[in-house]
Formats: sequence, C-alpha cells, structure tokens
Amino acid sequence: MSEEEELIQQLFAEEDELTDKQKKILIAAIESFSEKGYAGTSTNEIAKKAGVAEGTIFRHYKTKKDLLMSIVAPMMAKLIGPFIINDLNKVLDREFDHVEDFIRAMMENRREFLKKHISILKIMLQEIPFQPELREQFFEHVAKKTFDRFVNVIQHYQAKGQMIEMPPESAARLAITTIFGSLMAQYLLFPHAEWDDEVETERIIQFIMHGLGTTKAR
Amino acid sequence: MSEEEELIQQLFAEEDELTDKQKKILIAAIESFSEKGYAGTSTNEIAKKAGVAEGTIFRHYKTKKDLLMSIVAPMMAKLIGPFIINDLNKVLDREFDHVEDFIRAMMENRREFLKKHISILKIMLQEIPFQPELREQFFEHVAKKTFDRFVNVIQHYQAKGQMIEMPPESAARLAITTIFGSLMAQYLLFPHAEWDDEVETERIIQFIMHGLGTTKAR
Amino acid sequence: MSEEEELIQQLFAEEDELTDKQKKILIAAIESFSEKGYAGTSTNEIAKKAGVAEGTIFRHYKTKKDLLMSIVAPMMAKLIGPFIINDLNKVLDREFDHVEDFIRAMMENRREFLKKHISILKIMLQEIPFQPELREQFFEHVAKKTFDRFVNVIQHYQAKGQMIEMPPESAARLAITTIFGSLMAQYLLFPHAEWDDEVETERIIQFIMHGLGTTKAR
Amino acid sequence: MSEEEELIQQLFAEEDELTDKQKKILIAAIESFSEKGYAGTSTNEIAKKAGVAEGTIFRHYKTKKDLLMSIVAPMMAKLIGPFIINDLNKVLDREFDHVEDFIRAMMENRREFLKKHISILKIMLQEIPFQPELREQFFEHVAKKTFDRFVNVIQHYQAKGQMIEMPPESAARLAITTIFGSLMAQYLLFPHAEWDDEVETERIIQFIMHGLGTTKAR
DNA sequence: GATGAATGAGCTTTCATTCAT
DNA sequence: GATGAATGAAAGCTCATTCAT
Repeated sequence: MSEEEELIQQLFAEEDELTDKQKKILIAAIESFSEKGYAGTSTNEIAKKAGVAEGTIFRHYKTKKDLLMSIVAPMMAKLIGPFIINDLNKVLDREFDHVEDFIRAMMENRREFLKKHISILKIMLQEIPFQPELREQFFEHVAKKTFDRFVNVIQHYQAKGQMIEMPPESAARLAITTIFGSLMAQYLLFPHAEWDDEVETERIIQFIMHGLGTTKAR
Repeated sequence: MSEEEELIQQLFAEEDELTDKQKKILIAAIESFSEKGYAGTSTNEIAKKAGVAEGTIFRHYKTKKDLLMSIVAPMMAKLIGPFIINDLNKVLDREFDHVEDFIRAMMENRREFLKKHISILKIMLQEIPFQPELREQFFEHVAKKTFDRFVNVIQHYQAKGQMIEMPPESAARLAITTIFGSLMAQYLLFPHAEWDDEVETERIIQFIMHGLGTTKAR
Repeated sequence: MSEEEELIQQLFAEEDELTDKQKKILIAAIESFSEKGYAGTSTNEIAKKAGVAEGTIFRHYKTKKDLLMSIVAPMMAKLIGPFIINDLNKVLDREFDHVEDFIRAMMENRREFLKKHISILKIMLQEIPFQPELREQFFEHVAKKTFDRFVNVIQHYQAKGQMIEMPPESAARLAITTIFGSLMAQYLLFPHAEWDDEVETERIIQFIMHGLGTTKAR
Repeated sequence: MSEEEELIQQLFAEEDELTDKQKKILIAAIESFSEKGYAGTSTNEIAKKAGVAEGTIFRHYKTKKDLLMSIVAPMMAKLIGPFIINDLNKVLDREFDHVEDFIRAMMENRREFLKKHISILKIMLQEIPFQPELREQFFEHVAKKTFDRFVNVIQHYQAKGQMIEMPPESAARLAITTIFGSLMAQYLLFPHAEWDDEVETERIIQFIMHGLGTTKAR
C-alpha cells in the first residue's frame, strides 16, 4: 500500500489534501477500472474494495464519471510535462550527440513511468475511444505535442546527417509506433514475461537505426 | 446496407441461415458495441437500432455476452485461416523470393481486411482485456499462430541471408509491432486522414529493412 | 375499483389503450400523491400499492415527474373544455335569463366534478406552486380562460341591469373567489361534514347577489 | 437582511436567545421551504444557503421535521393572539359601531401580516395537508377559534339589525371565505400584480354587505 | 418466430443524520 | 458550539432477461 499511496500522492495531491478514505477510493477505483473497465465496474464494488460506504464516493466525486476523470486527467498533464519537453531540450542543448543516445534516454524514462502507472495507462487507453472529453484531452495535450517534438528532433538529426531524408512526419510516426508499440507489447500484452530491459532497448535502437535487412538484401 | 449485409453474410452465414431480423440485430450490435463499448451498450438500444423487439434478440442469442461472442468469435477464425497460413505457404513455395515482396503482399491483404472489418476489430481489441474467454481464444488461435508463422518466415529469410542474425523471436516481435502498429495508427487512431496506401506500404517496408539511420550514423 | 377505473378510463384513455397494470399504477399514484404529496411519495410505494414491479412504472413513464404530469395535465384540458365554454354559450344563447340561474347551473356542474376528481384536484393544487410547467399550464389553460369568460358573463348581465356597475374584472374576482372558495372549503377542508348541497348553493347565490347586510345597514 | 432578521427575532426569539447561525438557518429554511416545499428541500441545500455546516442544523434542531415545526408552530400562536382576540374585544367594546368598520380594521391588520409573513404562511398552507400534527394544531388553535369569534361578531351585528338573519355559521363561512380568499388571491396567486389596497378593501366590504346584484335583479 | 409488457436485481445518486475533531 | 467527513438506508432509474400472447 505504501508504494501505491506514494503514487497517488504524487499524481493527485497537488494542492488539495486527500483524506485517507479518498486515497482508498482512488486506489480501489484504479484497480477495478483497469481490471474490468469503467462501464463494467460498479460504484458499490469500488466502495467495498475501498472499505468505505458508497455515499462516501459521491461526497468526493459528484458522479462516477467524475471519479474516472479525476484519475485519468492528471495523468495527461504528468505525461507531457516532465518527459517530452525535457528530452527535447536536452537534444537541442547537444546533450545527446547521437540519435541512439536520445532514444536510449527516452526509453529509460518511459519504461519506469509505464511500470509505475500501468494501471492508469490501461484505463486511459481503454476509455479514450468512449469518452470524447478524454479523447480530446489526449490529442490536444499528449498526442499532438509528442508528435510535434518528435518531428523537431528528427529534423535536428536529419540536419546532422544522422538520419535519412524522409518526410520527418513519416519518420516520426514510424519511430513512435516502434517505440511505444514495443513498450506496450512488453507491459500490456505480456506483463508476466521476463524481459531484459537493456537488451531489449538496444535491439529496438538497432532496429530503428538499421532495420532487419542485410546489406545484401535487394 | 447492401454492402454491410454482404459482409455480415460473409462473416457469419457459414452454415446457418440468418433471418432478416438476425442480420439487423448483428449490424446494430456491431455498430453500437464499437461506438460505446460492450458494457456501455444496452440491449434495448440494440433492439431499437435494429428495429426489432427486445425479446427477439434473446430468441437468437441466449445472453448479451452470447451476442458479443457470436460477433467476435468468427473474426478469430477469419484472421488466421485466409492470411497467416496462406502467406506462409507462399513463402515456403518460393512464391516470394524477397522479404520485401512477402511484407508487401501481407500488408495488402491486411489493409483490405482492416478497412472492411474495422468495427468488429475495434470491438475485439476493446473486449479482449475484459473477457477471459476471448483473451484465451485470441492468444491461442491468433497471436500464437501468427507469431509462430512469423518466426518461421524470418528464419527462412535469415537462412537466405536476407535478414540479419538476431533471435528470430525478437525480429518477429519488432516486425509485427511495426506492421500492426502502423496499420492501427492509420485506421484506428486517424481514420479520417487521407493516406496513400502504396506510399505508406513502401515506407514501412523500407523502414523494416533499413531503419532510419544513415550509413554515416555512428 | 370499478368506479375508479371508469374515471381513469374517462380521463386518460383518450386514444391510447391502457394496460391493466398501467391503470393500477395511475390509481395508486393518484392516491399516494394526494395523500402524501408528490415529493413525499416514493415510486417504490406506488409500485407496492399498485401490485406491480417498480420497473414497470418506468416502462410507462420515463420519470416520476412524467407520471405526475400524465395525471395532472389531462385534468387541465378536462377542466376547461366541458364546463367553462359550455356554460358561457348557454348564457349568451339566453338559456339563463337571470344571473342566479347561471350561477346555479354552474355550481351544480362544478360540484359533481369536484366530488369525482377531488384527489387529482388536490394534487394539482398542491403541486402548482412547485412545478413551473404546471403553473404555466394552469394559468394559460384554466385560470385565464375561466377569468375571461367570467368577465364576459358579468358584462352580459351588467348590460341587462342585473348586476351593479363595477369593473367587471373586480366583480369576476369576487364571484370566482366566493364560488370556488366555498366549494373548496366544503370538499377540501371539511370533507367529512354533511352538507345539504342545494341549501348551500342557494345561500351562496343569495350572498353573491345581495351580500350579508340589511337595507338598514349604513 | 436586517429587516428579515428583525422578523425572525419577532417571531422566534420569545424566550430563547438565537445565535447568529440559528437565525441564518431559519431564514434559509423559510426561503427554501416556501420555494420548493418541505419534502423537496434538502438539509444540505439549507446549510449551503445559510452558510453553515450541515451538522450545525442538527445541533439546533434534532430532525428536519423539527426545523419545520419550529418555523410554523410559532406562526399559529401569532395568528390568534394579536388579531382575532383583540379585534373581537374591540367589537364588543363598541369600538366599531358598524360592520364595515370592523371588517376594514381586520383587513388592514391581516394585509400587513400577510405581506410580512407570506413565506411562512405559504409553508404552513402547503404542509398542513401532510403533517397531521400541524393540521391538528391549526384546526384547534386557529381555524376553530377564528370561526367561533366570527360567529360571535356576526351574532352581535345581527342583533343590531345590521346583518340579515341567516344561521351565523353560514354567514361566518361566507365572510371568511370572501375575505381570506381575496387576500390569498392577491398575495399568493398574483403576487406581482399592483393592487390599490384601499380600493380593494372597500370593494370587498361593499361586496360582503350588498353583493353584486341590483335591486332590480329578480 | 416475433412481440413487448413485465420483472426484480442492481445501478448511480441523494439524503437525513451521526460523530470525532 | 461548530464543523464536515462519513454513513447507510432509501431514492429514482436502468437493465438483461422471461414469458404469455
């Protein structure tokens, strides 16, 4: 619990103090939503799991959807800020001379974040298709910004001759797909398998840079 | 409607004759499930959209979950049969001398299939995390088989010297991630954007084979 | 029950067929609402009294307020139509040569109506202050029309020299207040007392025409 | 607020000191109850409007009904004492030689009282049908006493030859109905209309004394 | 086969009331 | 005295499912 509590604290406590029961409600809701989906989870279930009366949930969150939003929305903010912008600045500040170093640094960050917040990310991914409000937020604050920064980074390395000439938007899409696809496969699809993170990272970098073909191929 | 009906026919008619009402129920259910999720759709809603009485749904499908399964299950069968096995055989029968030709052929098939059945695929992806029955079927009949065949194909081209030496499982994962990730991005995330399918396909192939790096890089 | 059913039939059946359960719901709702008020009655209570599952109520009436409205609204229509307009026409058609005859005829009608529909009228009066929708309907369809016709009638008898000169609006207000006030006192405030309707009517008529003073007074 | 506070003071302060919060609760409760009815108002709503914690309400009033009663009950006392008894005594002390003067004096009193306490009166009238306790109190302490005194007054003026011979109970009923009916119409039904109080009073007196008919009528 | 009224369990939400601080 | 978080019963309402017609 203490680790979970810490996470909750980190994500939600910002300015407002969270009571003990509120934390329990959030933890229970995150667990249930990520296991059975938002629509498939009843507030009664959450209350029981949190060890709280059902009325208590509605004291703190006006509606069930409110509860969902107050779990997922802060995630959006935390997803962009610390990572996307920081990494880019490091690139432009010449902290990473080589693409590989950039990708490596980025993936390490992402990995830890993913591992910590996998439940909330699962909820987010599951509900984006059904909650227009969420979808909008996601595109506005996460997808678009990520994509734009990636394009910038790629242009930077293309200028340095480290990346092939190709519309940077296409390159960005391919790189993002590969990186996030691989991470999701590891943590969402096969969460129980044992992975050697470092080896995997190096393989993905190698793949992004040089592909699977030999020089002999075609 | 006539086109939708045809699809329904193609996917479901197998042995049993489908009455007019049954088809309408299936079409309505697919639309609603893919828009609002399985748990977020009421049978009443489906009945209204299908223009039938609520009782009629339960005459044909014992439960709501039954209805879901009878939509998603045939998809599983159609996902393996026609594609995965056929393509592999063609590879082994030396119909595709080069990796590129194999990927190209496979992607064309997938693209059309995706476009046609995007709603059902959406339902499938959405519900796999929540329906253990579905998840099992998916891993058993789709994921595992796809993966195994891919590994075979990669070994085949590695033996021919067209692909670099790397554990074929890792290579398969990277290739699958790239191909399906890219297709999903196109059809699920940005369904309204205009894509030039051929150009995209060639870019993905180029990426899989040679990556984004220049020879100069590192 | 058979008498109540008849009333229900008369008030609600207009075009739409009412199922047996629907009638029972209406009867139970009328009884409960008039006894404990709209807000003080639970749908569960109505269901039990009607011998029906709670869900059944909501099959026929989307919300509790819907149920209230479908009880009270038709009353509005029935209150004006048959009476107010008919009576007026009779006055203008010279069926009533004397004011007294007009008042007498009107009161007889009202009395019977009141006796029959006292429960619904109670609900109506109770809820008008809290349901803006109802209040509007009442003013528009009942109060205004009643008042306007009354003014016409009074002008008619003033022209014939049977009523004193006074702004007809004031006269109308005084007459309406007296008539309806007296009826309400009899049937709402003292429902258990025994009244000789004919004697009461004559007294009210006498009062409206000549007041309580003697010629000697002032 | 200062005027309202004064009223509150006047009605409730009797023996017990009212704290600032208590006054605010009473004012808020009166406003809400008269607008939305007792059953339609939540204690939470009252607390918010009063700017106090919900718990504070229950510190001063054991239950919600307690709060209602402590608003409405003192009204009952104030309705009899100052008016009904005083007025009667003045009649018997020959302060009013003519019926008209009596009615005029009484109406002036009532008018001011009504204007001041209209909200509480509304609550009282609304809740009498649903709170047996209230109904009993009202009949016992207000209705009956008022009626009895009225009968006395009427007998007094009948003896003086100023009022026609008629069972004094019937005369009382007609007079009360007219007076209170007219006042209620003015202040409850059409609160926004502009009335010339004096003109209205004279018209009502004239009506009670001589009715609407001409000598020619019948 | 098809209907749609009926069901009752269960859902989200509200509410008067309590109590530790 | 005052607070407001917490409660749990009950409210209004929805839903998958059944069944007589």
